[in-house]
Amino acid sequence: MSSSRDNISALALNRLSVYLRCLRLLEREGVSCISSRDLARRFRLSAAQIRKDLAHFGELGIRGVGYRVADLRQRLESLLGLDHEHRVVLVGAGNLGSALARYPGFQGATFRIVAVFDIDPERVGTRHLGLEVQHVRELARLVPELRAEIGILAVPAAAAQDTYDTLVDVGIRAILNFAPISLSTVPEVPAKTVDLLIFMEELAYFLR
Amino acid sequence: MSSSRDNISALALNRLSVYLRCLRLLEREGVSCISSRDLARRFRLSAAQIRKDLAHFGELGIRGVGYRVADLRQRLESLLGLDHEHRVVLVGAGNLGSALARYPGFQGATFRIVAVFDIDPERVGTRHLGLEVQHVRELARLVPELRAEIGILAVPAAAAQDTYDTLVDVGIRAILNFAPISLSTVPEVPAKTVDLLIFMEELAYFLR
DNA sequence: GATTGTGAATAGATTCACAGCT
DNA sequence: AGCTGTGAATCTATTCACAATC
Repeated sequence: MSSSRDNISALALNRLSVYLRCLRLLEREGVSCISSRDLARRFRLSAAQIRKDLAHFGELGIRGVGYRVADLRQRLESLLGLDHEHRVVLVGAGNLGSALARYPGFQGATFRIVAVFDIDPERVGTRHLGLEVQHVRELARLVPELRAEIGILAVPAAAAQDTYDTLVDVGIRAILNFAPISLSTVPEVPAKTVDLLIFMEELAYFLR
Repeated sequence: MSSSRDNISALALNRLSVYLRCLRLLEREGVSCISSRDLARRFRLSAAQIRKDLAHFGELGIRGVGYRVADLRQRLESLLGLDHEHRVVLVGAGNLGSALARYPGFQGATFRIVAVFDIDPERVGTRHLGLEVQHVRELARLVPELRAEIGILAVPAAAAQDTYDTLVDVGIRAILNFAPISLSTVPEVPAKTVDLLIFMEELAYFLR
């Protein structure tokens, strides 16, 4: 038993996201209660790990019975901060940026892209899903106005650090970075770097 | 000291990719030799970890001196299987798929998208970077013909498992999956699932 | 003298196994 | 009886610290 303020590893946190997906699926299927054993079997997870991960946030299950699917789903959403909308700004309206704008995950209720920015005058003013691309100089005005919390960096590697710094200055509180560069960050504004080529290179290793 | 056949963790493997990038950058800057300490300082890495990771593949450095940048870069490329072209097929020509086709990392010499497939007749025949979208039923003919080794899944979650199974049947040897689902895989064809929403959810946790 | 490569020490994550509830 | 929650045991990863080498 421990409070939700505890340090939790990124690994465990990501598993909670996975559990949440499983629960949503079960809920749609009409399953109202499930044991860690059945959950593990169904989704190829580890029963002991499910229990440990969940127990970290208190007693979320019922001994002798299992976990109430709807309750646990709701509880996880709340613990993960997914029970309300997060407003996202996307910086970089190139190929990757414009694909991310259309990514189905950003059409849901949880993450909503509220503005798209680019530095290239050719792109400023074009539209992506009803959003007109703004010049990055508008960040300082629009981020507070739109109450955006999360930034997505889809800019070239050379521009990523400067853009991170700008986003910190204008009040963004967390950043997802697609540029293949390790950012120098301040602790109050964590950045998660996702480098697609590294995933490809991991696969290539298994082909030798 | 150990052979390149050893088990290496995905974590360590991903770090080798990072080191490789650092080395390429240093090489462009004209640095010919660097110590683990300087490499760590420059790119915010751990010197001991760099040494341990590299030592796993033999004695790649020179005691008292450091690592020869060009040599090590070349050695890592070879160890990771990045010293020759890998032919990639992309399945799913929707938003994410078409963005991936244009991703700068796939314009380089290492990974080359040689065909794009979709099941939707409306998309078949359209063009993405000089490649005409093929119907998925052509996979069985084209994968061997094009000698493709790697598949990228950019299909809806509901179609991902079937598509994985098809790719295995037609001879693909490793798969990068963007569908938010954990695939049931055979050991000969590893799949790496990349779920962008999980990254967003990780960030959301830090905003509570 | 400097730096690698590496065994030993530490830290972190996962699994086991069972006490404690329902 | 059945299943969770959890301390102990195991496994994995990282860091330390120094002998070996250049």
